[in-house]
Amino acid sequence: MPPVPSTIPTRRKRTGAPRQNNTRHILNAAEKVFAAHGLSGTRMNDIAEASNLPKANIHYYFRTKEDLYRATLKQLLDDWLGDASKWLSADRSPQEGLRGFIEAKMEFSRKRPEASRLFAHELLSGGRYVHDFLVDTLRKHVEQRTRVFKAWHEAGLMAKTDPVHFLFCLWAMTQAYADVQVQMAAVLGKPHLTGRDYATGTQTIMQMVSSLLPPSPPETAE
Amino acid sequence: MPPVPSTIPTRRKRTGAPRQNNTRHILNAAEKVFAAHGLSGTRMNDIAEASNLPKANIHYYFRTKEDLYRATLKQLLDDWLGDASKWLSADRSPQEGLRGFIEAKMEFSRKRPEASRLFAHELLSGGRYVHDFLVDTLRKHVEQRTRVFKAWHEAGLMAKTDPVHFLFCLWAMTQAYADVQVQMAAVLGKPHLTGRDYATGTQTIMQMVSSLLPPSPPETAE
DNA sequence: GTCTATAAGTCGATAGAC
DNA sequence: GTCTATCGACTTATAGAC
Repeated sequence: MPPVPSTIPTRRKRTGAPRQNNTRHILNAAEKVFAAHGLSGTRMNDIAEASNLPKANIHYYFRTKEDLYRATLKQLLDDWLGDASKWLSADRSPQEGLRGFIEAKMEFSRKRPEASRLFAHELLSGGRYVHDFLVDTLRKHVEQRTRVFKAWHEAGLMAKTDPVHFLFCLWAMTQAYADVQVQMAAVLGKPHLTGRDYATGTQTIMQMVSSLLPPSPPETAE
Repeated sequence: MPPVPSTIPTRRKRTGAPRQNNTRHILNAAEKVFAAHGLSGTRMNDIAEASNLPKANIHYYFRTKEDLYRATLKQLLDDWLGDASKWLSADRSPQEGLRGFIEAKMEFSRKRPEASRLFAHELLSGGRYVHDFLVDTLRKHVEQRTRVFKAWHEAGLMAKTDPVHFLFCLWAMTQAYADVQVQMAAVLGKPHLTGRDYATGTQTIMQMVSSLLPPSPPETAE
């Protein structure tokens, strides 16, 4: 219960509908623009145009460009981790878990390429703004996945491999389908990747991962 | 022989020793700075400081920032292709060829991380400045590697896989060791990657690739 | 909360002395 | 060829009317 339920509209925190709507709009637009040009390469004007608001309004909701950048990154990092802990879990089989994980990561690259690219941009620039996320959240996350891989290995369900570098490889392959999309499309001679390209990519990655799994009967044997 | 071996110093093209020295210095410095911040995020001042020259001198050798950016990219693209055609060649075995290729790519990530990152930065930003390279040079390069993979497959030396996406995966994994180095180091709890980390990475990637190779006797069986 | 107009500062590029 | 000093365009951020 709020301490003073008087007739005065609760003003303790600014949570009006227009505010929520606008900040959401701005953050989405900012993700796109920051993804393409990074922090220093982005102009507040571009974000203003992308969100159909006057530049001053952006500054009203986010005091500085850096504040907006931090907020944009923040909303992205949770999504980036996604369902990893759901799929890479010891109560699943490696086949099921790895397939689910790879498909989820490919889905993220397809549906939120800008989020992936913004994270990549930040890492390329030194990762100063995600340092805490990397050494706290992400490191613990990797430790937990590591335990799952080791459990699989000890149960004889998966070949022995360096679990951390294995995860690095999975990240690298799946994120490439967002980050260097333009390179892939150019090589394939297309304006952009299609659903089939993502499917073939998923298939190819699964094939590489399968080297660590024990030989299994064909999935849909007759 | 020059057409006019007179006493006048040949001035047809500007090729003096100081010029060659300075341009080389500037290009090296520019690679580092552009790699971290991209074209729009880089200040000519930073390049000037990184190359220990007054800003005006940079403009003397490269008229505009964009000219310098193009020149920096140009010197990089050849190196990026590297020895690929030497290793991924039909007169090698897949084992030997893939190992050599992966080791060469990892070596590049280790020795020239800035080159890799600058290319990544450019692709993230849309790849406008490497468009011709992508659709001409790189596309032909991929077609040739594709033929090698197919030859290996038809000779029964390698499992059937999509050759282009397979190459995408190899690029992604090896370049990650340059591009997201900062993420890897943070997860591993180190200030930077060591030689052993690159070795473990190479090993892990080889392990994943081996799923496509026929079961072979242990490399150094007794 | 919204938006125009502008202040304050930064950056690419060049003039011009040496 | 080298380098200082500076111009002019652009960009972040804010003041202040509505």
